[in-house]
Amino acid sequence: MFSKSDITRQSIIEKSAPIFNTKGYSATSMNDILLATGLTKGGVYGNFESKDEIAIEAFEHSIGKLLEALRFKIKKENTAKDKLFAILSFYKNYSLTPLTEGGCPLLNTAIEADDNLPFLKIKAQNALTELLSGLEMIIQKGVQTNEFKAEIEPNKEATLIFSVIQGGLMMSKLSDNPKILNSLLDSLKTTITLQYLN
Amino acid sequence: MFSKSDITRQSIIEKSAPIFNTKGYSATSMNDILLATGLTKGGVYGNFESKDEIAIEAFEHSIGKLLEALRFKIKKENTAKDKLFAILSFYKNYSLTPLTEGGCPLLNTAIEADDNLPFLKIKAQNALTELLSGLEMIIQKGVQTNEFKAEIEPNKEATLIFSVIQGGLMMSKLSDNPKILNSLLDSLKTTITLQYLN
DNA sequence: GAAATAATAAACCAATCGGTTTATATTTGT
DNA sequence: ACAAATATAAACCGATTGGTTTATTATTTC
Repeated sequence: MFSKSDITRQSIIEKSAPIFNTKGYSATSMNDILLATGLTKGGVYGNFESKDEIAIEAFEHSIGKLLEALRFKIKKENTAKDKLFAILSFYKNYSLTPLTEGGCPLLNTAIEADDNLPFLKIKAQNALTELLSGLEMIIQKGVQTNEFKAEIEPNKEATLIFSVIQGGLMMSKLSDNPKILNSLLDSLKTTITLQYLN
Repeated sequence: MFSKSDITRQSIIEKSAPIFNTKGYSATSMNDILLATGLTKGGVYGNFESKDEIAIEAFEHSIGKLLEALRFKIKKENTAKDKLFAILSFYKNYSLTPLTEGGCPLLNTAIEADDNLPFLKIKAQNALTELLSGLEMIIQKGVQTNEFKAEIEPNKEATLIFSVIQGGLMMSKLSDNPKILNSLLDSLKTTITLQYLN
């Protein structure tokens, strides 16, 4: 069973995750977290030893939700092409309706943490590795089963697809224009159909 | 001529730009700026009315340097293909040796500002528009002069190229691995050669 | 139902935040 | 050389920062 402290701890994580993802680590104060959770400092510091620990757990929570949702969509498809299309459809309108308020937690955390916050940077590195290797394995399997052309290089294509998604997310969010990302996703679909498929 | 205050003002901008670009707006304190400039608060607040104003000018300075360097490289080339290649070569190893310490100021500012800092967001929006329309015009001209295929859609391709660059920058910086971006730039070169050229 | 454990509120801490003020130097134009 | 304008250092402001402590109240566990 979940103890009371488990529930409190989980509630703090869930309620602070969208704040960290929206305002960033530096701009999020403990007071923001107190307001969101309705707790006082004792309540929070009884369950976490520092703001850093909350930020780490909040990031893992947001990334976990994203990975889970992606895996759920991928699992339902059978061909490599359909799995890739499921990933692209996952990101459709993501700039408008992200899983966690504030956009893509990987992108947000990567940019904020890369120079200054090593304890968050390492978590973002792991998440990127996981996402990229997942993509790569789908493409690799597509090549192995002759669904995709033999010349396709899984690692290269996985990196390319993910860079387009992340760059597109940044541009759509900045411009308040979901069409930028959606149009890029369509372009990727065309590329997969015309250049990957045997 | 430049008055003393012009010089002081410019020095504050130049010395704070890499700090804002590395630590971000929220994590940069006035004290950081005082240390970097060697001035005291009176010296800074005599030339700027707020931290926000310094951040805006610092961003414009960093973006201005980037745009100028890009235009300088583009201007030297004559064909659309060579101009695009010049842009790609500009970004080679950018994750290691950016023009302004901390990486790409557009990417950094876009991610930090999009939800919380409207006064910086609008500056980043303008910079993105300028970069994208510059790219688009090069491709458009390539199509008009029959250097590129007629089916090429300049806006679509400009968006695609830029998303790959920005997404690749994020991944290279996060992974401490310049090869990710460099390999993506090579892929873009191949795409341009094989799919754009007539 | 009593003892042990966990959760809580609220006062408190030193340090730092962005920003102001004042009084003194230093340039500047004439 | 002198007056006006500018630049500067440093003390100071209230508010907020992340974090601690203490005393009280709930909740488990046996």
